[in-house]
Amino acid sequence: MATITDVALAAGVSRATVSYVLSGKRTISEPVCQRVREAVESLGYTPNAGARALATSQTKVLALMARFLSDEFAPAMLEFIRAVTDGARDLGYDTLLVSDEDGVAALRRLAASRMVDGIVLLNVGENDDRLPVLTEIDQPSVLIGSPGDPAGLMVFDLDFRSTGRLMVRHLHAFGHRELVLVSQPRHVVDRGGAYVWRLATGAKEMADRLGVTLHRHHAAASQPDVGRQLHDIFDMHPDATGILLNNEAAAAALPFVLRERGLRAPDDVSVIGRYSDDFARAFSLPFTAIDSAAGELGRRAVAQLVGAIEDGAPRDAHLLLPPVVIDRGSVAQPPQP
Amino acid sequence: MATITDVALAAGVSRATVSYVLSGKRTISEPVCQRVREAVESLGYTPNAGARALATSQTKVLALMARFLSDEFAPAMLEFIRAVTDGARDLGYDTLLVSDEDGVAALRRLAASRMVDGIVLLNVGENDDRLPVLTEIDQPSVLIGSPGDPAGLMVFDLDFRSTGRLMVRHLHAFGHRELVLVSQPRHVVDRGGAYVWRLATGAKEMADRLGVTLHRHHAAASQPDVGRQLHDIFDMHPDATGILLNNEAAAAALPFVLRERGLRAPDDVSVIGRYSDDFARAFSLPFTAIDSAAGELGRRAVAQLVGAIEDGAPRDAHLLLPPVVIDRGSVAQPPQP
DNA sequence: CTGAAAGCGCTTACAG
DNA sequence: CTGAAAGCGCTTACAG
Repeated sequence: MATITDVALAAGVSRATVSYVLSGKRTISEPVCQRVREAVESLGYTPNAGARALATSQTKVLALMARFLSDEFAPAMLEFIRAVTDGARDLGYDTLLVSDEDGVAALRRLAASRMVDGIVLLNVGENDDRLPVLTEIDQPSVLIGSPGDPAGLMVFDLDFRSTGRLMVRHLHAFGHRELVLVSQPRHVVDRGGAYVWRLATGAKEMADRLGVTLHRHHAAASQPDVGRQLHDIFDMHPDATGILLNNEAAAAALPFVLRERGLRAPDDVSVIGRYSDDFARAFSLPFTAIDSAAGELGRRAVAQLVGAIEDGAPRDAHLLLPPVVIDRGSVAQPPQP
Repeated sequence: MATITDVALAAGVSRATVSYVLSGKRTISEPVCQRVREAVESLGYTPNAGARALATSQTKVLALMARFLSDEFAPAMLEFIRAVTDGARDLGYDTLLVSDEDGVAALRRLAASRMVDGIVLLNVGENDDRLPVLTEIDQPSVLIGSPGDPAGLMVFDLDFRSTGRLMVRHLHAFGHRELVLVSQPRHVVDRGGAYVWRLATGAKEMADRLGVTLHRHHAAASQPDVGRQLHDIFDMHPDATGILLNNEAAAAALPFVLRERGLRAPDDVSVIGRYSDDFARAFSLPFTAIDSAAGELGRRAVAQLVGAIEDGAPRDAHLLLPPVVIDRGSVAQPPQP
């Protein structure tokens, strides 16, 4: 492998000059530039990343700390991973994907060994045990998902409370007065999945304000349980005319359940969900939904992180992305009694 | 951040001694060991990865080159990613996730900059343009998926030809004599997805050998097209009693289609699929299937790669994992006419 | 059993 | 406009 010394020798200049030609941090005369570039080209020279990192204290690598939770939905997860890696690459960074069981130890290890310039935390929970570590380390970090106390942290998340409000308002506007919300299973909340109760809280707020009856339920994160539970929920609330979904498995199961009950959306029941557009496409879910916006959240989080790394951008940023309804026609006026 | 010099000073020894205590490459007297360890502990010392890489020419990082294809099934993809990162971590390596559009350029960049010790290629196609690059670079690499010409490469894949044979043999053993194979869409084949025709070829071979009629079809990779096509296929072959699935979207859609036609598996029709166990679980697919074995393939590929990195294990290895049927009870004797 | 020193391949003040 | 040299933080022959 060619080193900078090889290039310098070939071009008849010093190593410093080669370095400056490559970085552009100094004006170099055109003929010298030319010779250096040719040497670089013919030797196929690429700077050694380790040496550069040692000299500059910059690795140009970001860590993406993911948690593979068995009840986390794979398509959503992959969308975030993809958004982060693509976003990073566009800004000149590579991404180290870390999924250690022990997130705290992994965080310490990466930070102390200076393998990365910054860290993206995925699946952040209400009382995430990784958060205290973030203040101990030198590298800036950004969270995707909302912790209970976001003070001093850079947080990017969908505004789940507004999402809940918007879902209810949307159905109310079409004339619905009795609704059901189907959330992720309770243990997701217990684990720190604050988005579940945030959305539920927002929905309840708006329901109270508008005088709408809202029944809140949790359902399983996989078949066949979720299907059975959906049937139970329908049985329990025969007068409800609208369904809010904050549970991907329920969204995937609902078309089955509707068919089994001989119901159609939106003729018999209106449906509005909250899940990713990719997910909707893959399963062709026919429901109006609020997009999880993994792509935008991932990219914006990375942009903020890189800003913090490169020009010490404010480390206290909070983006709660406003919800946007993607209309797939599953919401209409309730059937006339 | 503490450096090795800080530790040496605190322990009253040379930097070399600290290094040897940590690496264990030299016998150090117990008292000295003790002092060094205490200093390491109290200073929270972790070696600088860049400096170590520069000194040893080892980064302890693997690259995972993934391709995010729009028609690739996310759950399967994530399983491979997870298997590779977990497998790597268990062997002391971190994983750089790379998904550049231009895989060839990315490969060259990573190799030349010495950011990684080895490379895992995912989604390898029949005539993958990244393969020629592998011979130019210094780092060993391993493929998951089968290229047309595997000579001199380390390849790990499910034995799709045997899989096709096994599926037919399995159904034949239960008495089925007319079968339908539903494969991934044709453009997956065109793109180099050799596993599609490998499975189809194996199935045809066995069908011919056993005197079984086999109808081969391609179907779309998403709803609602795939559902419609399944109906068409049923209409086309009213006497077929068994279905082979090599298409995840078709597997996910089949329960709908069966219900719509008033059919049940295995009473009316026997079904055997090929997809990952995780996928089956998430969607509670009730079909007997051959597991994609992403977990095992990923881990074994990484183990082989690390072997090649660390003790120059043979660079010419080929693992075609034999298919295993996971019985979920969707195959039985055909209905009596 | 331990240390002084060279070297890994870069970048960047410092000097001209 | 360019170069000689120091330094980044490690590891590892070499020497004792």
